[in-house]
Parts: sequence; C-alpha cells; structure tokens
Amino acid sequence: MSISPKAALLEEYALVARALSAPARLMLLEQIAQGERGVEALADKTGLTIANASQHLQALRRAGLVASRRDGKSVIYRLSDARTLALMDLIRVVAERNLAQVERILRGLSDGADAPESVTRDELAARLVEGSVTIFDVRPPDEFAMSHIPGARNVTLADLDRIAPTLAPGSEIVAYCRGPYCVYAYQAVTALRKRGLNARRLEGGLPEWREDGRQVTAL
Amino acid sequence: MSISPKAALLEEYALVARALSAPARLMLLEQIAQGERGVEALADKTGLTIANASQHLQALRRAGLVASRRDGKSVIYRLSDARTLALMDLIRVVAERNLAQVERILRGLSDGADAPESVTRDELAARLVEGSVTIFDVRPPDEFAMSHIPGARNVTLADLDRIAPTLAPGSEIVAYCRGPYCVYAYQAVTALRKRGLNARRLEGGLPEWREDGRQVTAL
DNA sequence: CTACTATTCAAATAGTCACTTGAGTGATAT
DNA sequence: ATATCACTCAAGTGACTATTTGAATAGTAG
Repeated sequence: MSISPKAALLEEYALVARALSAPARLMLLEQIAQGERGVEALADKTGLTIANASQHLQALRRAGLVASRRDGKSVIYRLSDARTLALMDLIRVVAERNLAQVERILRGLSDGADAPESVTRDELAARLVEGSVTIFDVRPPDEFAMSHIPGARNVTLADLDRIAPTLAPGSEIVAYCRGPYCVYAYQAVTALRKRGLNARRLEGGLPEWREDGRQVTAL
Repeated sequence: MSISPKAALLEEYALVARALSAPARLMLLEQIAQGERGVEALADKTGLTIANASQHLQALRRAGLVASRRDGKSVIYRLSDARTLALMDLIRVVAERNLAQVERILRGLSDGADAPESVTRDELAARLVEGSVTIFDVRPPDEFAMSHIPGARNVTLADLDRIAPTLAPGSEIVAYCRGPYCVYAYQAVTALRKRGLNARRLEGGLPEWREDGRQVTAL
C-alpha cells in the first residue's frame, strides 16, 4: 500500500520550504538572483567551500528553486522562476511582520532610528526620467559590473566617507543592493542620513527591478 | 564580537522557512486556517499525539506563523496573519510549477486526466448571485459546521455515490475544501466527472474565501 | 484543598542535516 | 593519452529535529 497522495503532496511542499530553511542556501539564492553563475563563484561569494556549496545547490535544485545547465567545464545555476524571488520576499515580509527579533536587527542597522520609507520602483523609475535623483548601487564592484540600474553609481560602504562631502546637501539619493535580504542599502542610507543627506532605500534590489521588466545596464 | 546583522537576519528568515518544512506542521497550519482551535482538537485532526502537536505548534509560534491565546483551560491557536496563508499558497504554486513529482500526484488524483480549470472565487461569487451553480463543501461535517460558503452543501466523498444520481445531468457543480493543500476537492471533482457531471474545483478553499472578505455561514 | 483537564516541559531515542575530507567524473586543452 | 579544471559523490563527524514517554504546570470545578 502506497502512502496517501495528501501525505505525498505535503512532503513535496515541505521539501520546498526545507530548501529555504538554511541561511547558507538563502545566501546562495540571493547571489544567484544577481545573475546566473557557476559553483565556484557562488562558493566564493558566500564563503562556503566548493563541495558544500555544490551540495546546497543540489538541494535547491531538487526543490525546484534553481535550475542548472552545463557550460563547458562549469555548471551554471540560475533561478528557475521569478516565483522563487517572490517566495524569498514573502518569507522576509512574514518575518518582518511577526518576529520581534527581525525588527530589532533592522533597527540596529538604522542606528536605532526608524528606517525611512523605502522608495518604490515605480517612483524611482519616474524620478530617473526627470533626472532628479542620484542612485547608489551599494553592491561589490563585480556584481555592479554584471548588471545595474542605468545611471547608478557604484559606491561601496567604505567609499561613503569620501564621497559624502562631494554631494549637494539637498540632493536626493536612492540606494539599492542585492534584493530582499540586502543589508548594505540600510547601512548606506543610515550613514548618509547621519550626514544630513536625503537618502532612502529602494524597495527590493536589482533582481526585482529586472523582474519588473525594467532596463538594466551591463558595464 | 557579535555575529553580523546579515547572518542574524538570514537565521530569522530560515526559521520561518524551517517552520514550514515539516508535513506535520503544514497539516496543523491547514487545520488552523479553517478556524482557531485548541491543541487537542488540532492533534485529533492531524493524527499527532498531543505533546507532539504542542511542540510543533510552538515551533510555528516561534516562527511567527501562528499566535495563541489562553481560553480557560485551553490554549487556542490561530493564524497570526493572512500572509501565512499567502506563504503556504506560494509554496504550493512553486512546487506545482517546478516539481514533476507534484504534477504526477495531482494527475493521479484526477485519474490520469488533466484536471479541469478551477473556478475563481470571483466567478463563483457571481454565479452564486445568479443561483446557477451547486456548491459542494467536501470537508468533514465538523469543519463544515464551523463555517462554510453560504448555500454550500456538505458532501463527503463517501456520500458521492449516493448523491450523484440525484443531480440533474447538466447542472454545474463547484467543489471546495480546506484550502491550498486540499485533496478532497480534486477527488470529488474526478468522481463527479466520471459520472458525466459538470464539476470543477474552487480555486483555494474556505480560508481564502473568508480572507477575500466574502460572506461565510456558521451552522 | 483536591481532583481533574488541557497543555507544556524534560529527557531519551532514532533519524536527518550541515559541513569536511578525499576520491571520482566530465569536459577541455596539450 | 595525459593533465587540468570545475564540479559531484561518498563517507564520516557533530549538531539539530521529530517523536515518544512521563512528569510538571495553569486553570477550573467541587
């Protein structure tokens, strides 16, 4: 006698959730969302050993969250579906809504202040047309190089001290980074606001911008 | 030195996903979505022991997916948020899209045929006003008693053989059950269609209908 | 207070998971 | 063929998870 279809279905749904239940795999997904990549690059970016990253990637593939193809010697992983991104984001929303610990961490990133409202992608797109806003891409240069929002300037957190004084005091700045789990943009906004600049975070990051069907630039 | 805020955040997101990574907890969530309940009732419905159910429920609460309150001797659990329901559903969608195994199981429920398109809740609401449709609530009687779609008739799978001959051959039937993970409605639709009746599944189940802000009836 | 009910906690078990190490495989270059 | 590169597989370890059992706690009724 086989197990009930109901139990089999729940087992499959649980498999999807389990794939998202390890921080290492969430990191990998965040990286893959920046653009497809090979195992070694992903392992580097996430600080995992290659064998370990490979195994996590296979777990993600079994759960249908990523897909892979062989390209010469490399195996390139990519998100299988925009829904993977939506799922990651919904988990974030649920966690932010319901877990006090998350609120505490986010508050810490803003140095105790309430984080200012984030800028929607629609709003940023409108401002871009007007040219009334400065965009900071706060990701590492190699990720910026792969693809970024047109007109964005690549600024790492370490650069901020140097760059802040060169900015007109009233100018509006929008910072973005990797996506749902990005932390850099919070930190950049906090640092800029401490200097009296009018900085805000973009809602989501580059993957969401791209997913909206908006234009991106490669260097 | 404390761990990085980034790692702490990912840990929290992983906690939410981990809560959804066990079939037992998905069953509990499905039950709680029908309406708030005590531990014993939930344990009964899911076939878990009371101590085990209690521990799973606490895991769900730690992840912020459910909330609880004490009512006399009982502790009543409820969904903390409509987003919990959205999250469960998105997991189902991702699994259905990307996992061949899930498609196979669903096909099995429809006896190898493609499942007919499901009826949207909007469509059903419109038909309800016209009175041009028969609604079957395929959940167990006690869940039907707690709350159901107005005008629905409570029909268990075992009843179908008896009831099918009494239905007018052309009449449209819409079946629904618990929600995202419901299996009964598939089976009911399959059984009715085999008899030449024009049956379809409702998209989602009672919790989604209620979440839309539509009317529900208690017996 | 005592008995009782509903739930939680604690400890023990078997099972699964994450990560490391080292060997194995597939594709390309020499 | 041989070597190299990029990745995967297999096996082992320590840590966590699911489940059971029995004891402990919170609330109610007598």
